[in-house]
Amino acid sequence: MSISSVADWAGVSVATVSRVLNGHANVRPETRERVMAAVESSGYRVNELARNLRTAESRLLLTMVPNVGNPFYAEVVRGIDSVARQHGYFMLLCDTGADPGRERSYFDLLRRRRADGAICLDPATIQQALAEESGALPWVACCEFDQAVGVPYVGIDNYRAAGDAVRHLLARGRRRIALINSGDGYLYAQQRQQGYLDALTEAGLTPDPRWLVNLDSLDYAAGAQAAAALASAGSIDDTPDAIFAVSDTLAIGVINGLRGAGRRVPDDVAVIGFDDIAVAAQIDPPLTTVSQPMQELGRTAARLLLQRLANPSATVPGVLLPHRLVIRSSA
Amino acid sequence: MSISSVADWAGVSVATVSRVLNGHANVRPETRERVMAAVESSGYRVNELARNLRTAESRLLLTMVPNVGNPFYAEVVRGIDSVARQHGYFMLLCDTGADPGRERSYFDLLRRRRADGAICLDPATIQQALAEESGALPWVACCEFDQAVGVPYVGIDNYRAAGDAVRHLLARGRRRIALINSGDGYLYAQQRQQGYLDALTEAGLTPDPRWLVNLDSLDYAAGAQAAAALASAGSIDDTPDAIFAVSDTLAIGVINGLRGAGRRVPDDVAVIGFDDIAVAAQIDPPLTTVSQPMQELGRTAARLLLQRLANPSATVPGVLLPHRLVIRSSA
DNA sequence: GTGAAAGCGCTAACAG
DNA sequence: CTGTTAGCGCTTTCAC
Repeated sequence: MSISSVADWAGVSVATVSRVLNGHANVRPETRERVMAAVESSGYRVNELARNLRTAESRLLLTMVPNVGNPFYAEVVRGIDSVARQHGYFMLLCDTGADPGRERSYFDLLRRRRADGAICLDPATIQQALAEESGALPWVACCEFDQAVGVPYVGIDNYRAAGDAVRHLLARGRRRIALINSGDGYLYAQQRQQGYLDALTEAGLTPDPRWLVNLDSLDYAAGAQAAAALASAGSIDDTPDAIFAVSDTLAIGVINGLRGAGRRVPDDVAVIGFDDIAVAAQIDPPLTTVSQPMQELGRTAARLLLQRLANPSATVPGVLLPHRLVIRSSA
Repeated sequence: MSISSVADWAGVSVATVSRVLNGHANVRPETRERVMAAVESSGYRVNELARNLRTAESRLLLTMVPNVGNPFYAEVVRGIDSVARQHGYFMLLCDTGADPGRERSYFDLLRRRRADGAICLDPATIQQALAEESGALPWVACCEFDQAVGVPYVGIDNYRAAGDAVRHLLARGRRRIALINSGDGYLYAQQRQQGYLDALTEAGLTPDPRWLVNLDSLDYAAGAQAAAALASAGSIDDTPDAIFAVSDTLAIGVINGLRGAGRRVPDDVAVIGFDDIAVAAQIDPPLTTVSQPMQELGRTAARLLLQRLANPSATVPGVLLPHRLVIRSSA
């Protein structure tokens, strides 16, 4: 049941069927109706494999994400999906586990014409490699980005956001502020760390290296463990009186770990997170955090990519979306 | 840069290039090497659009999910992705919002040959409609399924699982057990509700209709609201002393709502959830819940679908995976 | 306003 | 072991 059977059925040529299917002008209303009737009654559907070969586009957007299981990424993905759909594109979702090998093989989908463009949320270290080999392949960076890579991006000002978090803690009278970070590969992690460091020194404080922990993980459990370690490293006033975690998942784990160590939040130690995932408002105590516009981050990334696809030569800007400090009870 | 340029470059025919690209036998090692060299140096990549048209398969699996933002679904999706990848397939992810219209238009991707098969996690009501119009289209149901639909499925025994939850509450001496459910469209919700009802009556209790609430949502906030309403409907011993929520997200909201209403968990009211999402172990008190093998659910669904694709005539079984009561502190 | 025909880039008979 | 060739089903000039 191909386009030619429909053509036969309607007593027209395949060209005409194609025209009405694609809503072209220059088809007599009468003919159009005849074709439509044939389409209806035959239950015909275009074979988009064929159409795509012919038009040389897949109408698929590739999304490469370290872990959809992380609520932050899941929301971003939803944002991408929503605007892709709106524009007649679908989303190929690839969970890379931030693994360079997997990442590269996924990215190859672009070269194989299985996707028209890609959105990458993976570590900047990987993105740099991608950019080198990618030639002019259409892709954009989302959330994690390196301005120097020269690829369109959307994200937030991680440096300032981290500074805002730390300054809030400072304003609340905290002085022994720890940072629980997610590790090196991510530029956002480095930027937040720098924001933390600078905010501290600007306040006349000397960052204590014992209180700067890098985890290489965003898991709840990792946060809990790290917090327990921090708390058990000394007496209550020789250990941090505040912890800034670079993600809400970590922060929630931190609160749990602190509880296990017998520390009260925020009385003994204040905790501030990052992202503002849905569950952050539900826990006890409700989490103070730096909110990112997760869905909008995804939507913008998709828009940038679509823009790039529509006009490959135009220079697409990098865009920074606003973050916002959401003060609840944990800090 | 097509296969024919590579052929020219290597001084062979396109057929030969195709053979080495697809790892066919019957190619002299020497020729093979010559071709490989040409491929390397030209940076050639197959156009899978063309290959797919020719072989009449897209090697894409469509996943239709009500909401990837829900941690439960996100984990299932990861499971699907992992086995799809393992078998050379990629995943088209569609967030349907459980909307029948969107769902149907996504499902049409199968007919348009953009996906080889589909995995549906949407409400059974939608699945029934799908099954009627779907003819012999290859798809499987995952988590949410109706045995009567005659489509391969994977899930758990929701009726028994709910019963197990309620019996646990009963064993802990609770008698005024409320159910917070997610609403009608989902068969799993009905099954869990029936399991709840039957477990109660088997214990000689009469279910109190005031304590059976249907939410039509899995949001944290919805759970919180429902719990607050339940708690404020009367004095402490005229309101539930236990709440069974059909999802951890709801349960976490419930705990929050209860706290807001001045009720202690589990002292005043025990709370039990469903799914065992990662955050369930982190909150205060740690959530007692019915664990589902989320990733394995997704992996199995993908395997069933792949099986169906490999052998369309074989009858693929429905499979029920084990659930497990995870007792923590909330109940 | 409509049709004929040429491909898109690939795979798979079929020959040799 | 390798080459020739016929499509896969569609869109799109180019004629009429």
